[in-house]
Amino acid sequence: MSIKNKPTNQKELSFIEKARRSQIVEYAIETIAELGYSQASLGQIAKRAKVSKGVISYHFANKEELLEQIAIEYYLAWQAYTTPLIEAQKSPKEMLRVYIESNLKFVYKNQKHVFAVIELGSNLRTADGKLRFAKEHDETVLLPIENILTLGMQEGIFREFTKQSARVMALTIRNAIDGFTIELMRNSQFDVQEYSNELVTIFERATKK
Amino acid sequence: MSIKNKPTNQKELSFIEKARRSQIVEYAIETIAELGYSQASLGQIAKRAKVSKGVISYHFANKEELLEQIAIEYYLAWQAYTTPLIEAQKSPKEMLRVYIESNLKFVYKNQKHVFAVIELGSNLRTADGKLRFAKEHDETVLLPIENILTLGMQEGIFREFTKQSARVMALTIRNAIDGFTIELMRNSQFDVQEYSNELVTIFERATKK
Amino acid sequence: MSIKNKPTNQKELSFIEKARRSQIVEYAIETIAELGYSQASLGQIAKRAKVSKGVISYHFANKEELLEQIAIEYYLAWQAYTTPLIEAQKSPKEMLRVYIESNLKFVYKNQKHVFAVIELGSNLRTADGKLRFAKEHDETVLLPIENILTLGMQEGIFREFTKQSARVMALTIRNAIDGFTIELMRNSQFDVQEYSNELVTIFERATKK
Amino acid sequence: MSIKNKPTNQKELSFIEKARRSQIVEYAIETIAELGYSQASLGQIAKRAKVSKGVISYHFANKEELLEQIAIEYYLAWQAYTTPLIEAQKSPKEMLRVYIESNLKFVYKNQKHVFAVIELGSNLRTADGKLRFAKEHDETVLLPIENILTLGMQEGIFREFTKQSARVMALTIRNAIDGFTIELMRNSQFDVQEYSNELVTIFERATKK
DNA sequence: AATGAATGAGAGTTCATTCAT
DNA sequence: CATGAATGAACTCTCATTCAT
Repeated sequence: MSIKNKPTNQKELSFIEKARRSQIVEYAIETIAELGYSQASLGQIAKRAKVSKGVISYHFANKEELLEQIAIEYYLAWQAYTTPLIEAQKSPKEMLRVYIESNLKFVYKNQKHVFAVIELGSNLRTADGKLRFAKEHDETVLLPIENILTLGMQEGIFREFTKQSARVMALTIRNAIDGFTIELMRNSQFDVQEYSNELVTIFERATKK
Repeated sequence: MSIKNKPTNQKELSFIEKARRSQIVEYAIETIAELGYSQASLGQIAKRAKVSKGVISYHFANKEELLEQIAIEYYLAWQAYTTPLIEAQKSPKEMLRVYIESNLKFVYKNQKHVFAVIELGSNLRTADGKLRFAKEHDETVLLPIENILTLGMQEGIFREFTKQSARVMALTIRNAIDGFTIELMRNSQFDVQEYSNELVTIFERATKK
Repeated sequence: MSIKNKPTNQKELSFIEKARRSQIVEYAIETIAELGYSQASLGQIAKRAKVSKGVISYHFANKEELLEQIAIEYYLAWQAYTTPLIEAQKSPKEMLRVYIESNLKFVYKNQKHVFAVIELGSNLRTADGKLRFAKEHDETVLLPIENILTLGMQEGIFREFTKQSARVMALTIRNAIDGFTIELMRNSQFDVQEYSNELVTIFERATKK
Repeated sequence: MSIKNKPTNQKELSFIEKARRSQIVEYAIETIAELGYSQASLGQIAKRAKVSKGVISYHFANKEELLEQIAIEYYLAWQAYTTPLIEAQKSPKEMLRVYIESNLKFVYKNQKHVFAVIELGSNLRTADGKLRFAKEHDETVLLPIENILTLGMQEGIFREFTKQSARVMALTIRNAIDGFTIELMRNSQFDVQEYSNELVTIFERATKK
C-alpha cells in the first residue's frame, strides 16, 4: 500500500505495512550492494526478495520512493547511533575522535546499508539532473563536523579555521569515512579498530593547535 | 574501425581513426559530466556529438570499450602531467605537497574528464559484478602515494607507517582529491589554490614526524 | 456475493446485497464520467467508493459484470421513465415529440449515468472484439423509434418510410439525443428546454408528410 | 526518427521517414478499427505491422504522437476532399447537400480511418483528463456547418437560426454523419447513396424556410 | 462481508547493438 | 565512413484478479 494508494501521510502506515516496507528496503540494499546502483532493477530486487515485481509497486509508489526510503532509514539509524555518543563527550577533541570512531563502527555494522546510501548519493538524480541528496547530505552530514571544528577553535583547542577551510576539513573527514565503506565492500582485509585509529591520528594532527 | 572489425592490435589504428575515437571520447565525458553515469546512454552521447549512434558502434566494439577509453586517456594525461612534477622534487615532503598541488591543478583543468573517471570507477562493473577499475586504481593511483610515504619514513622525515597505515593514509589523500572534483562539479565556489593549501596543511601535519 | 459465488440466479440476491451492488455501480458511473472508459480502473472506482478493490471483486464476478450492471440499471430506469410518458400520447407526432423531450429530460437528470452508458456502448467489447451492447441497443433503443415512425406513416401523419429509411431516421434521432449528453458533459452551456425544442423542430419537419 | 530524437521541426522529416510514419499510422488505424481504442496497444499495432514495438518508438516520440498523427492525416485528407466540393456550390442549400454527400462518400472510402478518429475523439485525453480533440473538432468540423447555416439564413433560403440553434443543428448533422461511420463498421448493409439521400432529405426539411 | 497482500500479464518506453545501404 | 532503420531484451509501472484471514 504505497503512499499513492494511501494519500494520507506516512504516520498512518500500519505496523505490518511498515515492517513489509522495511523488508523490501532490506532487499533493495542487498541488491545495490551486490550489483551497484545502475544494475539494481526492481526485477533484481524482487528476485532477491523472492516476490513478484508487482509487490514492490504495491508497497511503494515508485522506484524513487523505495530508494529514498533506503536513505531515510539510514539517516535515522545513523543519527540514533552516533549523535548520543558524540554529544556525551566534553571536549571538541574527544567529540572529533568519537565522531570518527562511532562512524566507522556504524559503517562496519551496516556495511551494505551505508554502501547503498553512498551509491544513491552519487547516482540518484532528480528530473532536472541534479543529485537528489546533495543538499540533505551537506546539512545532515557536513554541518555537524563543521560545528565540532568551530567549537574546538573557539575553545582554543583546534587551530584557526575560516568558513572555507572548515568545510574542506569536514569534507576530508567525511570522504575518509565513506572511503572506508568502499574498502570494506571490496573485501579489503581492514580491521575497523586499526582503520579507526589511523583516521583519528590523521585528523587529530590535522586539527590540533 | 573497432577492435571487432580490426582484430589486430591497437597500434594499427590510423591517425585519423585515433582522432575520431578521441572526439567521441570527449563527448562521452561531456555526457557523463552532465547526466551522470547511469543516464549517459549512447544515444545521449551521439546527440551531443551530433552523429548517429551507429558511428559510436563503428568506432568502438561496444559501450564498455568506449568507457574504458575514457579511463585510458585519463590515466595517460594524468601521469604525463603529474609524474614529472612530483619526480622533480627532492624531498618526500615536497613530493607529497606537489602530489596534492599538481593533482588539484590537473583536476581543475580537466574537471569533466576527472569527474567522468570517478563515475566510471564507482559504477562500471564487469560481467561478474566487480568494479572494473578497482585493481588498476590501486596500482596506478594509490601505490605512488604509498611510495612517497615509505620514502619519507625511510628518510626519517615522516612518522612511522605500517603497510596498512600507509594504505589508509594514501586512501585518505586520494579521497580528499577526488572529493575536490565532486565539489567542483557541484559548482561549489571553491578556489583551487585555497583548497590546495588546506589539503597540503592537513596532510603535512598528518605525516610529519 | 458475486454470481460466481452464488451460481443460482439473480433473484436470490438479498436486498442488502442488491443495495451494495447499486452503490458500487454508482461509483463506477462516477468514475467513468470523470475519467472516461479507458481510465476507469477498478482501483479508481474503489478509491471513489472508499473501499478496497477486493470488495468489488466480492460483489461482482469480474469487471465486465460490473460494467454490464451499469447498463442494466440504466435501461430499467430509462424505460421506467420514458415509456409511460410516450405511451400516454395519442398521436405519433405527439409520441415523437414526447420521445425527444422525455429523453432529453432523462439525460439532464442522469447525465453521468447516460454518459457512462454511451462510453460503454462504444467501448465495451466481448472477447471476440465485437461491441458488447450493439444488439441490445438496436432492439431496445432504435426499435421503439422505428415503431413510432411506422405508426405515423400508417396513420398518414408522417411521410413514407422504407425499412431502411426508418432506420436512418431512428439513428439520426438517437444520435442527436446522445450528442446532447456529450455536450452536457463538456459543460457546454446548453439549456435543456432550448435543445429539446430545437430537436423537436428538426424532427417534426423531417418526418411530417 | 521521432520528433524527440530529431528536435528540429517536422518539415525536416525525410520523404522516406514520412512514408514510414504513414505506414505505421495505417496499421494503427487498422488496429483501432479492429480492437477499439482501449485495446489498441503498441504491441497489437506492431504485431499487425509485423515489426517490433521498438520500431514504433523509433518513429514516434510516444504513443500519443502516433495517435495524434492519425487525426492530423485525417483532417488534411478530409479537408482536401470535402472543402473544394462544397465551395464549388452556389447556394447554401446546395452546399449543405454537398456537405452531407461528400462527407458520406469520404466516410465510405475511408471507413477505418474515420472510425479511428471518432474513437480518438471520444477517448484520447490529455493529462488533465480533458478530451484531447474537443476544441479542434469544434473549430474544424462544426464551424463550417454553422457558416453554411448562417449564410443560408442571410440569403433568406434557410429559416431563422440563433447562435445556439445553429449549433444544435450543426451538431445534429455531424452526429448523423459520424453515426453512419459507426453503422458501416458494424457491417450494417447500408447503401451510401441511400443513406446520403435520407440525410439530405432530413436536413433540407429541417433547414428550409 | 470485507480487507490487504500478492500475483502475473501486459502496458509504454529505453537502449545497446546489428546491419544493409 | 557513416547512417538510418530495426531489433529484442530489459526496464518501470498498472491492473484485474485471487485468496488467506
